[in-house]
Amino acid sequence: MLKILIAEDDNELLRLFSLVLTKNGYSVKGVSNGKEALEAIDNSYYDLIISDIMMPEMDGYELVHTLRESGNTTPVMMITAKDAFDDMRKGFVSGTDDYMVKPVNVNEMVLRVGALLRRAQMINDRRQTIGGTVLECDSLTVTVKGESFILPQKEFMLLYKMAAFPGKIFTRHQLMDEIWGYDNESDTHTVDVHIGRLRDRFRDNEDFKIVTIRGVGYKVVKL
Amino acid sequence: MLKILIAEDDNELLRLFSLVLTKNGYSVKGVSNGKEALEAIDNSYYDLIISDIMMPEMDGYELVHTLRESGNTTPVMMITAKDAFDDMRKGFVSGTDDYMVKPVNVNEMVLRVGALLRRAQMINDRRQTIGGTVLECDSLTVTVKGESFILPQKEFMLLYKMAAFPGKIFTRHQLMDEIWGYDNESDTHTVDVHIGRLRDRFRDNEDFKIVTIRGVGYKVVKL
DNA sequence: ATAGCGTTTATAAATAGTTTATAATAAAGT
DNA sequence: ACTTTATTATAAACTATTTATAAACGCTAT
Repeated sequence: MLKILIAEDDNELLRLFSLVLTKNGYSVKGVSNGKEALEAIDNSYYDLIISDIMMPEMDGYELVHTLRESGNTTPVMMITAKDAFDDMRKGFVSGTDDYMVKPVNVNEMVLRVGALLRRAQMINDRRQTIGGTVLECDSLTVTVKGESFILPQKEFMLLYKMAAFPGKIFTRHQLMDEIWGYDNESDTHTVDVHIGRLRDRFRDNEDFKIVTIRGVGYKVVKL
Repeated sequence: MLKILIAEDDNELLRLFSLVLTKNGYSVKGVSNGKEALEAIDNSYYDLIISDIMMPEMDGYELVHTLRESGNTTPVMMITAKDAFDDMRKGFVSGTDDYMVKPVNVNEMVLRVGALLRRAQMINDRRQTIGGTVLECDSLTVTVKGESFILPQKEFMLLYKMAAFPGKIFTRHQLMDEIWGYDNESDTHTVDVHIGRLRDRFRDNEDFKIVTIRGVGYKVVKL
């Protein structure tokens, strides 16, 4: 589940935003100023940050600036009371990714959050379709033409990861890092073996195939 | 220089946007509907697309949808006349990254374009274009007129290196040092062989050719 | 125990890269 | 203009690297 951090000193608003985003399937944590936001980020990982500009202790500009300074690239959406161009400029310059003016239309916010997360190359959905093939993350289930079957975890994750970005090439290391974890010691060759098994399973599938890019890695292409 | 494609049927607006973005250091190409946009994208690479929604021939939704369908992940900013939530929803759902309502504040546009590109650059691959030929470094892929194919690493690197500075002459030793590494023991003659193979592959290419400077080395020249 | 999954190992096949040999070409000298 | 010489092009043989496939192994949970 994708985690969103909201920094907003107005309790009413914080409650509203949290409610809406939670309803849309995000896990939300709220704090009331920049300092607390930084602490929260230090202690945990967030996929996106929504921050008011004007806050006590540390304002939104400073928060984003500090984050970017330290190499953090988490997408940030700024929210402000004033519809002043200069505020917006300052926001974007300090590294903000999107900007909304109060009163905020929460439906628009949900859409913009979705777009930002998508762009950040995260998977929005626990489910992925490629052509007529449906991959269901929670149950590791693949459905093709009404027929469902379950894949072993590693195989499923491999396919899921690559199918999320058809055409994009993944190196063995990228795949290992993302699915096995950064500290994994296993031979990257085990990726090859799993790819082989996937190919075997989906030999007759008409929706996609796995292509090897020699010297680079693999990709899934739609047919 | 970052390249932006604008699809907008209102000539006045197209001129305005082009002017502003050009002034801000972008290379801009304008087209007047979705069909033309797709053609432009087939023939060259763009870092960002700005598209009106309502256009003759093919509208903005269809354009984005077609792009995403084919695996293209170029960031897209949508522009619309109406401030209707449903339009926006439709836009975001079809894969848009940002959304602005007319009348567009061009300064805001520049900021939003900057933010989108910043985020996209983190994700997108290193590329090089020479005429209509696109070289994609991370996948060793060359795309000409919509046709893509993969080159062997050494060949790709050779071409990529030389195409980065059209007209500049590279000696065999320079190329060897940069691509093979300073300590490489191989005969410089192997460069010749690779050049030969590249010439073979790109015999029909109309964008560039590889010229030999007798006694010195090789260079890529645009046609 | 045994069935399923993930990993490793071994070997075969495919592709890439290098070297060698020979032919073609351009420049310089006669 | 012809020959010589140096340089580059092309083809083919050879070597090295990468990937595919099969099979064996070990772990874990029934």
